[in-house]
Amino acid sequence: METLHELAQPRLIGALLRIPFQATVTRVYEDVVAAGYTDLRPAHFTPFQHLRPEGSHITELAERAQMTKQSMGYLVDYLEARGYVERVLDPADGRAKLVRLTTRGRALARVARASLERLEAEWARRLGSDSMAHLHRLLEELVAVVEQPSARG
Amino acid sequence: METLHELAQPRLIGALLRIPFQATVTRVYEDVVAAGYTDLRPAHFTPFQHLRPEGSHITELAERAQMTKQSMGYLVDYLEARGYVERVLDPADGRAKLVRLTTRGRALARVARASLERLEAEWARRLGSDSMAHLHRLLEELVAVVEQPSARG
DNA sequence: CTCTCTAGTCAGATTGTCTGTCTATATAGT
DNA sequence: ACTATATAGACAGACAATCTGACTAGAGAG
Repeated sequence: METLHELAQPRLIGALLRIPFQATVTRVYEDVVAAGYTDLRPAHFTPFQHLRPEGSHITELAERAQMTKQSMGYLVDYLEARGYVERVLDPADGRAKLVRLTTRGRALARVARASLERLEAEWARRLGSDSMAHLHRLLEELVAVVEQPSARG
Repeated sequence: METLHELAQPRLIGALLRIPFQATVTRVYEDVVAAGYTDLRPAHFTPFQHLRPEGSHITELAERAQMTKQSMGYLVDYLEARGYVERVLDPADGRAKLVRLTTRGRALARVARASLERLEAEWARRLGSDSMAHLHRLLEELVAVVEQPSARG
């Protein structure tokens, strides 16, 4: 329907990253709901994407997700109330608590991970597995660049 | 701080796309605010990302952004009130209106585009321009795959 | 000319995010 | 040890961005 315009107007890097990223979000959400996790909405995945295996502080999760600690606290409250995560006192810091996955939370994380792996395999099938492997590696390099702070050029 | 874990746990395709995508969103937002567009928030970019040059219907924008037409209408109201877009009657359909960029909206779009182009150039400088060009091309191919519907594998 | 579908809006509820404030604890400087 | 400052987290309230449901006007099929 819009093919001619799309061809005439090459897409910028923002759209090139946004479109497949949005596809991963949609796919994982569909698969997670299909697996029976009907009490979750897309926003509730944010904490999972930043939790370290040993557990993380709310403040740390908030920084990594680029949101306020109050907002992250709201999401963690929701997940804790439904048994996906738990808060435990941090033995190393009396002010702090560690947010950790429960058994239920780990099961959900496995479902999400499997969904992403299936999607990548599907893309590899359609793009060619060499191209997909190459893309994967280049994205890893780009992530390293993005995460390493540098003076703006 | 978390380097050992990150190395041990390879990132899934979701994170590999999310991290650079989020970087584009943050950078464009910073640059747009720095250019004096202080009445915009990240959500207001959504309509811009889907507007065709000749204008688009609210319904079409909503579909492309994967949100309801009411929500898209809310964002367009905001942008229209501040002079970034205008609604004109669609001569081809008496029910419909076309949402189009105004002069001010086109100026904003140029700022955003320039910001993305600078960011990609910065990445090319740090990643190597061959790698960046290759990544760009592979992402274009992936977008084509994502946009072409297919039976799920 | 009816029947059904579509484009857009109105109204209201809910979700997710923010700012501001507060308490308890940690940490650094004396 | 004592004080000053910084940090982790929570509470309260406001606002932003999204949703669902209901409606009007016009399009398009028969």
